[in-house]
Amino acid sequence: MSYSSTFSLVKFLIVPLKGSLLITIQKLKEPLNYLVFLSFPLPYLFLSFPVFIFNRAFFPFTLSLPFLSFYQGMLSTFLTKPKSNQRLCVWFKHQFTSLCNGIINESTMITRLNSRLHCFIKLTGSFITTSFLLPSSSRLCLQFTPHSTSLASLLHSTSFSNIDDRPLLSRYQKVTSLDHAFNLFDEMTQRRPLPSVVKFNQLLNAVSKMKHFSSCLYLFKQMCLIGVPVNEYSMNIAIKCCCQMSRTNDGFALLACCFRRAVVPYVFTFSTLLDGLIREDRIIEAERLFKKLIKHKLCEPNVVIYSTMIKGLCKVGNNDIAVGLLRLMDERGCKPNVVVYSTIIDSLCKDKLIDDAFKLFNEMVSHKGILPNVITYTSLIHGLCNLCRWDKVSKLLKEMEDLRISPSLRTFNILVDAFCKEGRVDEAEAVIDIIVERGEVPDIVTYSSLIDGYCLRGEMTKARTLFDSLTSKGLVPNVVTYNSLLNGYCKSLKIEEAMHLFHEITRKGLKPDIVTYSGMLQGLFRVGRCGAARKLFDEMQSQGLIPNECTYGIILDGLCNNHKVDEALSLFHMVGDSRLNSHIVVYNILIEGASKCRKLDIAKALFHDITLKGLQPHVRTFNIMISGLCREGQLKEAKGMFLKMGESGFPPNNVTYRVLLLGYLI
DNA sequence: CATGTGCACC
Repeated sequence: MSYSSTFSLVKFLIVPLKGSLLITIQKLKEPLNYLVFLSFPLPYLFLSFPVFIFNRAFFPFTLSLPFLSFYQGMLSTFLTKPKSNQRLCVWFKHQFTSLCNGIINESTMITRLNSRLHCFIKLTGSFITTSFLLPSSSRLCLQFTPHSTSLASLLHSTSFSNIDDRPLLSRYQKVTSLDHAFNLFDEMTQRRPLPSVVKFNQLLNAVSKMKHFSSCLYLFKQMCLIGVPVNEYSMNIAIKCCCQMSRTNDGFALLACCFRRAVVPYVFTFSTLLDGLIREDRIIEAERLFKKLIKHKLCEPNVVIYSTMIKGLCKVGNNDIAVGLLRLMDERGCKPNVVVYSTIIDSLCKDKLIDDAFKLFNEMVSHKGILPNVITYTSLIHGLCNLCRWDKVSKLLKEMEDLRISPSLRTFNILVDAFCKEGRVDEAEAVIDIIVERGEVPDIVTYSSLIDGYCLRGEMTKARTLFDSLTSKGLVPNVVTYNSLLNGYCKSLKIEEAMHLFHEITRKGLKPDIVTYSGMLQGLFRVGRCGAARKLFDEMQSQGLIPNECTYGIILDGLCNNHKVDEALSLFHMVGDSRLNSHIVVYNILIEGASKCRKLDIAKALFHDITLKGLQPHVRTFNIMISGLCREGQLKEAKGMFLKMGESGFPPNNVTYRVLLLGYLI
């Protein structure tokens, strides 16, 4: 029987068994040897599903390993958790010894355990209810099956020695390369007795800090295989690796693995998983998990859980709810700290709500007495830079100096970038000098911004020279660096150079991203090479890149400017009601394109569509319309549009007046 | 031995 059909059999069995907590089914014939089942009595709160299916086919061992490891896990829980029931522990040990010595058989063991297990399952089982686990997790459950277990390693796990660990401790800290880590791991696994799990965890952590996530998971799996009694720390590192690889589902699968090994997940585990969901923009699930944690008291939410959830809310633009949660955590006796405040402050700054950000900042400092750190200040400075409020920026920098908070390279990079975007390259260079004076080393981000700055001013020679000098500085250009230079070439219509650079990206082992393609497309359209643009667009999609709003805008704009308004319009109609068409910029482009081609009726129809779609015309939309009407000599209508602006709450700006004036003059 | 906050390209 295949795994999937086993699974459907299990599904079939769920219904009649709903309501029981743990059921071991022994009556089933081969190939289902054991079926351990968790289902929950509250159908509307929990999904019921089998947690583990132990099919002998997956366990090429004569012993009934799944149960053995299950016992082992429980035993280690009883042994290591001081609060666990001592009598239960003694009883369990007794039963287990009887089993090992052949005094009782497994069925008897299971029967005897059954009643006792309930309390244990209650203890560890409820978290499984988060309903994320199966079926995608089943793959990993099996992959990570912790066979552990010869009896020897079980005995070993209870009699650890730390004597030999000391030399290892000093060595793990020096782990600098993956090779090094693997060698050390091999050496550790040769030792008898095995080094303690702590040493293994330290190694795991070193590997995960080097961002070698899959290697880290591999080592974790090896640990399970050779019988290292992995604990909640090991699990957490492994789960974090999954999450960092955007494989949070696999992280949840490891949670199932936790249960298997009687490792009780706790607040660290949950915050890691919550963060994983948020990383993947799975905010609804993140909220669901967060609520469950609190509702079912799966863990006592600490400041990290709250701040993670707040980050998630901010990420999807729910600043208000984020602030609400900030208030709530405070009410519930969990004191917000600088991280929580900084998270929200940063989000407000990104949304250009700088006044709200400062309000919160003042609340934090004055009312709560929480000291801001370099990150808080960097967020504020970034927000101010985006609004070109330079006076306030220097005020904050002064404030930092007074508080002896030293700006970091990131802080400087923001300043460099802001100056470059303003075309103030000299000042950006001055900031770089300061970085160097302070003994820090500008990184690829710093120089990418500077290249961008040169490009913006059309100083392509300078940009190129800087780009070429990066290697001698020991820096490797990344896609962003390439994008800056490529954009520069495109903007100055040096399309051959841009194309050359574009091909170089792949040659250097990098992958052009959506920005690269968008920039390149824009360049091709600007020099009128619509056919080449079309080809590139197809290539982009074959690379699995999905056009975003910006790409879409570039294409529409490109088509319109190349007198292909009809093509632009048919693309627009093809896209239909998608999110891409729900932005006013799209209408601005098309209306402008249509009216420039003297298709004013189409422009008028599009303008009419805007309100029908529930969108709001922008000042620019009005200006484009007025300009189009004037061009056709429909001055009366243009004037009507002008009057309409005031009514709709979009007061005319200087462009409006210029356009209207021009219309009347010509 | 573990978890949460800030930067770069259209």
